[in-house]
Amino acid sequence: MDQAGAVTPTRTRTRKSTAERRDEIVRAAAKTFGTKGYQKGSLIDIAEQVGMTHAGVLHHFGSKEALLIAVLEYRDRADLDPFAGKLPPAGMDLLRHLMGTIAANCARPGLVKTYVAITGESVTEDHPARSYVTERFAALRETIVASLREVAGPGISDEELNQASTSLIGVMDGVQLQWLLDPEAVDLLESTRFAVEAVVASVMLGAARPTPLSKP
Amino acid sequence: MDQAGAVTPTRTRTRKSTAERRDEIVRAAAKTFGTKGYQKGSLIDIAEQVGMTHAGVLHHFGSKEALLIAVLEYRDRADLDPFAGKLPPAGMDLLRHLMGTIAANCARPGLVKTYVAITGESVTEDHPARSYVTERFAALRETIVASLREVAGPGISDEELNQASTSLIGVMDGVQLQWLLDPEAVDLLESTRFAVEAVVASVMLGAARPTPLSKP
DNA sequence: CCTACCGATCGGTAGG
DNA sequence: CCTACCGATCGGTAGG
Repeated sequence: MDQAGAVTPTRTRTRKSTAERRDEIVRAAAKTFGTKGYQKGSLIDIAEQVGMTHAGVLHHFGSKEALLIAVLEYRDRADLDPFAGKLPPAGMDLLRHLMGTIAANCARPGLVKTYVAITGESVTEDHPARSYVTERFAALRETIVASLREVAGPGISDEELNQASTSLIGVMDGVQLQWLLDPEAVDLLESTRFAVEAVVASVMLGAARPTPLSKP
Repeated sequence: MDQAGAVTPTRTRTRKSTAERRDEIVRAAAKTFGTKGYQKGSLIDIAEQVGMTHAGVLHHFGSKEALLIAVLEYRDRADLDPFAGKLPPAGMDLLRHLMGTIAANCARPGLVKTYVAITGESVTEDHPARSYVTERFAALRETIVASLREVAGPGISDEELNQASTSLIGVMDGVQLQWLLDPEAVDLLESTRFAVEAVVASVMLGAARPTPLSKP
């Protein structure tokens, strides 16, 4: 028997469903992988955040690698993803949407960190996220090419649109990196906007983009 | 005594100096850190490449962290660095120089991988390369701002030049990342050039850059 | 979902 | 520059 005055804890004994548990774990994993990276982020660290042992985490996901994949899929559902499940906006709306995503990202460095850390690590040998990240980049490039086509001036080739698309994604990622390292020195939104607008303007002008740096 | 016909190996018994040994180790470390990342790249892996044990490597560098710093400093001396010790070119020459670096990088994915892997990892907590990478970005931004000032049109603010500079560095890094993951789908040189030329053109046009995406 | 444990890897040190 | 070793960490499994 308990002490006389001791009341049963107010904890509303809500049995958490497996789905809820998995969700908690994925969020904790996203945080840990973003903070320490995938290699260094341990299951023990993740488990502690949700109040269980690392064996408990493995019960839910089978392996650390499977948990990483779950984090990536979660990210695609979450709003860090520029398209968050919806159909990608076309034409100029797409570019506006991308800038909206960047604007939102300013307020959630944690999510950005998860994305940047995993993406950066994915270039290493046999990294479990490698094909995932590679395919996501390829899909993103295609989507943006299609949208640029709609706003492009005459005479710009598919090849050039693909280059423009690659460069747009590159700016977004590269500026995020600098911003994470030094948020006070880097204006994430405006720096990204500068290049995005310049590139889009160049695409709209059409084929003969200004060539301040002529080829050798 | 050796076998009759056996000649003393032609190996010219050149005693390697400590400096030479350190150099070999640094190169091996750059390769390993680029291929596996810093966390996963082990001293044992590095030691094997130069024919010694990991204790031998530690004899030369004291710690894994010190070896990483040596790799970063080596990178600054090597030609992956856009400025490679020389005084940075001013004005339009700088931009040309940056494109030249990118062009050279097309032929040395190994070095680029080392750079991208370490840079990407550096956003994680307490990463030994973090302050190094952060300071390098800050210095690079300053240099590019100064060069842009020389070619800038009238009425463009320092703030905007800093944004342009940030975005230029961002494109270079972001496109390198996509290229490493999928070299066949990404034209490193031309994709980078697309944005660099667009941004430089925008800077030259001066303050009122084209605003296809008006602010809300 | 836990306890208990295994096998493996790793960075670093001692001591030569 | 090596041998030998330590302490620590980690992912995963067994068995409940």
